[in-house]
Amino acid sequence: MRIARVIVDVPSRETDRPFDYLVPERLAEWVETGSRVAVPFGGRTLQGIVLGSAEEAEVDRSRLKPIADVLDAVPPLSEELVEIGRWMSRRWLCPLTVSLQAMLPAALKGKTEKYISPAPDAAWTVLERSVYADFLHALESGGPLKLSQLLQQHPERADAVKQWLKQGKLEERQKVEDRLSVKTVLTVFAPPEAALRDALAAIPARAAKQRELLAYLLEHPEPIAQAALAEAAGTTTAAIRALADKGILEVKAVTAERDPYADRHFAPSAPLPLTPAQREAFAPIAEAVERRAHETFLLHGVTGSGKTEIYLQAIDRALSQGREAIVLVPEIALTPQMVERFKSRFGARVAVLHSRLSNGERYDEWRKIREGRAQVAVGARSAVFAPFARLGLLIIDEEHETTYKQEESPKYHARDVAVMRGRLNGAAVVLGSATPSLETYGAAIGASPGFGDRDEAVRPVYIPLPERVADRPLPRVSIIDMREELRLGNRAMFSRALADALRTRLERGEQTVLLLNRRGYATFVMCRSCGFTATCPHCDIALTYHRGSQNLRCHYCGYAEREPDKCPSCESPHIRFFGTGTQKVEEALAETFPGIRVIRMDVDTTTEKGSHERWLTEFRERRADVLLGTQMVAKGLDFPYVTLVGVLAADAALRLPDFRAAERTFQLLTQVAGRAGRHELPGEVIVQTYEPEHESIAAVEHHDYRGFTGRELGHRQALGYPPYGRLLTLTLSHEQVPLLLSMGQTFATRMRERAAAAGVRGDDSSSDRAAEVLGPVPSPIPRLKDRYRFQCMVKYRGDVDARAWAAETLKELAETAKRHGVQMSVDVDPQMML
DNA sequence: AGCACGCCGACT
DNA sequence: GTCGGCGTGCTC
Repeated sequence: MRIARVIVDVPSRETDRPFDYLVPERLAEWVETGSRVAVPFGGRTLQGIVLGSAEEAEVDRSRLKPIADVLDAVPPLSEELVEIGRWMSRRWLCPLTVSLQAMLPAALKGKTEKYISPAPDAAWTVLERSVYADFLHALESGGPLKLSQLLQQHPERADAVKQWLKQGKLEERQKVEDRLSVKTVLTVFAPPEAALRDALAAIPARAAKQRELLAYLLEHPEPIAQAALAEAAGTTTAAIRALADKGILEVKAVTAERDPYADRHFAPSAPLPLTPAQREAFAPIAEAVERRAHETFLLHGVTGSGKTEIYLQAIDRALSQGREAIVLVPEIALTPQMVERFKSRFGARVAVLHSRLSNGERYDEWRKIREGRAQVAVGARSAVFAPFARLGLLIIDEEHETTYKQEESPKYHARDVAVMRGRLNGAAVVLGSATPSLETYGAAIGASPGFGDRDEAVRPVYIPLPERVADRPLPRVSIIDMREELRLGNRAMFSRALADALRTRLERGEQTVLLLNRRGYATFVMCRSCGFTATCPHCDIALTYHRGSQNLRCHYCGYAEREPDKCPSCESPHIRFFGTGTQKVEEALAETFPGIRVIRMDVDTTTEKGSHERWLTEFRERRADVLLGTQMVAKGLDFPYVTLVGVLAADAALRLPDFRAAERTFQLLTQVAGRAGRHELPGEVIVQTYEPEHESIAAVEHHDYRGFTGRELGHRQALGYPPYGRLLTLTLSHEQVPLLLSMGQTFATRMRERAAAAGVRGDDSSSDRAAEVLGPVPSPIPRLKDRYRFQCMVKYRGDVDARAWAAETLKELAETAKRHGVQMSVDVDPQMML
């Protein structure tokens, strides 16, 4: 490679194009497509990704600079992944470096570090010599110093350093470094056996511990972690130190391979015999894997129908062909229980990627995949980028989950990425769910356009799996009208039906899962005298009350203030905490059922690493009667003694200003209902609501996915919403409103002009409009971190290329936006309207 | 995104 | 007269 085309890591529109670099001879054999390199760029050294090579540069050759360094022994991105990155940046309108970076583990996001060292010919003055003696000494003897460290330790020397750099007395060198905290373990290395015996003979008898150590090492001569050795030999690290000081043992810091599952044992499991229904569902998937054909399936299996076993056996097929598999699971479903199923079946061939891992741990798992030591990747959204070379199968479990759409740039959807990778690799893609998204289901049954990219619409093969395994019935669902309860004088949180059912479970020693649909019901503070509510001074959203710390916090920016004892507005003492938080439910439970053992799972109780896991284990071991929580108790859990599921406020999310509110409510209720009666004991579900007639709630009673979906698809079609139409939103933010309004209006006008030029009606008066531009209007979060936010929404038919119009319009607005510091962000196919 | 280059106010 | 404010322009 003579000239490399490099994308530098500057996430802006102006730099979103390749820059050409010379490849120095010494690096020639290391620079490939997908290599991570350090390159000089406008006075600093930055990380870049090599896109490919060129014979001739696009600019005058004399302007080219050489690549400074190659950062990895093996390119971290394959050509396939580079291709995926390019496609993503087109698909979701983001800078290429952003999509490329999203595919790498965080540890490989290079950071530029500056180092200073004295210039060889620096002439220090006598004054400098005396005042900065220690500093100059350190510089001259210790080699280059990290500038950021120096400034942190001696901020008062910043000026002097700056001056010396200018005068040329100091030289600066920039290096791109990985964000890796290399974990090391003190490891003991024993000498050869003969030396060990000599040493043992020389140790005085009173040093009993040291003798024990040496005796142990004679039996086990291989290197061992210091702490492990101390424990195994029944001594302390002091004895080891003593031997090391005598020069008998060697103790060195060794970089540790972090295996978060190292101390866990997984009982091996064999494939289970499939039921006839499972076999029928499995056959077309297995056949596609064997043919090495890219095909997409929608596996629509009710809760408890045994989808996971089908996944496992499909993976087995791929592995037996020497190919690899990716399994995506929503983050909250990535429980030890789930991981265990994969580890038991495939053992060390499984790499697990989830957000609770440290950067280093995640990097280790990633390397297992890249280096071919693992063949199965199980993980959340970003695991779709697992760097396999022979991908044969991609599985997305709970494909309807919103967590597959990333809310930050790149705002990609893992489902679409999976299909694209399947296409490039000739791999099968399985989308599994008990409640498929309308996009996927509509496309699969041919009721709506295919999902995905405009010219690459995907129509999955529909595979229904309508029965639970072992003829277990779906749980009986009762809808309770809370208005009726109120009319009958029950003002409690629990309806009589739910209270009775709970009491029965307590008597029988069975377990209950209680779901509090907290969205829309967050605890907020309101003055009962004047109606004042506490809001964040930076974000204009209601503050939530946290009992533990007794303060009010903003969920968006983290702002916190003390709990008020009187109303800040009218000084009334009648200021109260409203809403039904999980804490309040917990209290009500304790009051109604004295002695009840409740596990509460919400953001407050599960932030600590491993706490999630601990609570679930406790519940599994039946050390609690009730598992109470938000969304996170609805997904993927499987406990044999759970026979009752209660939903406290089924309609809480229905009033959210999102056209998917009904779909989400139906999915959530169906999912949580599916937690009951999965084993021998039959299950029961009680859903409390103020809107029992709402179709998303009524349909749950009869597990009527088809009925609900059919009606909902009708509504969507009538309004031109997905999956019939498409959406794109532009969000603008700035400290001042007028600028936002005018820029938003410019965007809307330009978009309408483009629509008109393309020969489609762009105004919103036409009944058969192909593209409609709404706004600018204040965003659902009108202010965030002291910046006002306005948005424009574009609703367009799938056959027009509104994305391209948006890209062009944005380019036109880029300069104005930059000049005034307006931030612009586009969301293609937004999932959350909030 | 930064860093450099370039034109106007308060200090040695 | 110089140091330095941050406006805009470029980075292979």
